[in-house]
Amino acid sequence: MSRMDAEASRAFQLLVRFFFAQREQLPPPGDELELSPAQCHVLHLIDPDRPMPMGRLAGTLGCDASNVTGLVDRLEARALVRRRPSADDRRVKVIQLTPAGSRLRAQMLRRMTSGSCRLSRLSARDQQALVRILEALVDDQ
Amino acid sequence: MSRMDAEASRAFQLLVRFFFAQREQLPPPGDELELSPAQCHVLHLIDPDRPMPMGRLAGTLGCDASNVTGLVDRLEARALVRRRPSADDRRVKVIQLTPAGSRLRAQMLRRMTSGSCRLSRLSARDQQALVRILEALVDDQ
DNA sequence: GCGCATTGCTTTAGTTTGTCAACTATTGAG
DNA sequence: CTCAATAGTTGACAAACTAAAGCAATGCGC
Repeated sequence: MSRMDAEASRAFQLLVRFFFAQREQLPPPGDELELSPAQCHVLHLIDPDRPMPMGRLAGTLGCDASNVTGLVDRLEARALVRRRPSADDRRVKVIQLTPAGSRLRAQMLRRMTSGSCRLSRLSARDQQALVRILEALVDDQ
Repeated sequence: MSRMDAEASRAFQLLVRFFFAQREQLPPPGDELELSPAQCHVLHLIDPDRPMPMGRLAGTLGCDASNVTGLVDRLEARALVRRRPSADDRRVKVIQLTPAGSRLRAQMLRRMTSGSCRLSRLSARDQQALVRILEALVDDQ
């Protein structure tokens, strides 16, 4: 394993560990939000003023389209989200946050990234560095 | 939302997106490894020469102990892992990689962090910075 | 226009992941 | 010894996921 790969490997292990550690405190289980991790992520991905077709949702989540059907079903049953036909292509269904969904999303983001959150304990400099590096990682498609 | 929280929020969103993007190329599905994401993570957490009690596994994964029972069941059925009684405490079962498990783990790590991997496209400086910051995030626990 | 492969989503069927509650065995404190 | 706490398992169930088949809409070649 080359020098660089060792670093990448270490970074990867840390990312996974962090992700799980974060999840531990993610949806305070049996919480007022009542969102499963997967539902959190879906809500998280849909910008309130930029609805998203289901296909792109599946792509971003890296899972099967039929899975997204189920996820959206459950969110729609709770009126957090709405399926709307696309104007351009009648096969496409665009997922849009309802006002309630938008409100819950904001509440969730607030809860996960403020106060006691691990991320907020980093120095401002480190937070900026982390954002910059992650942007480079995610940016190119 | 304060200045620092905005940065933390952005970092959090990026981490989630990265995690999913990574997962997309994680267990090339229907692959020779035939490991689910969860199984990858378990394998990933057990150092070949440092077996781990199931309880600590559950803690690190941030999930219920009974869930770990199932995960280990499936891994043990494929002879990747073994339950061994602890010498100190007869209630405890220590999970140990078999040679096959150890081999598969190495193969998985190699595949996930080399070559086309997003992480290896970062500059060496950025990789080191990322590792340092993530260590700070994960460390205290 | 007509065929025909492709695309976007759903349905069905099946496995895995995850939770909770109840249970067993072991430990440790008093 | 008694009794509460701990480690793991079991059973029942919801949620998350996949693969395969299906349907409707698209759009390409002719």
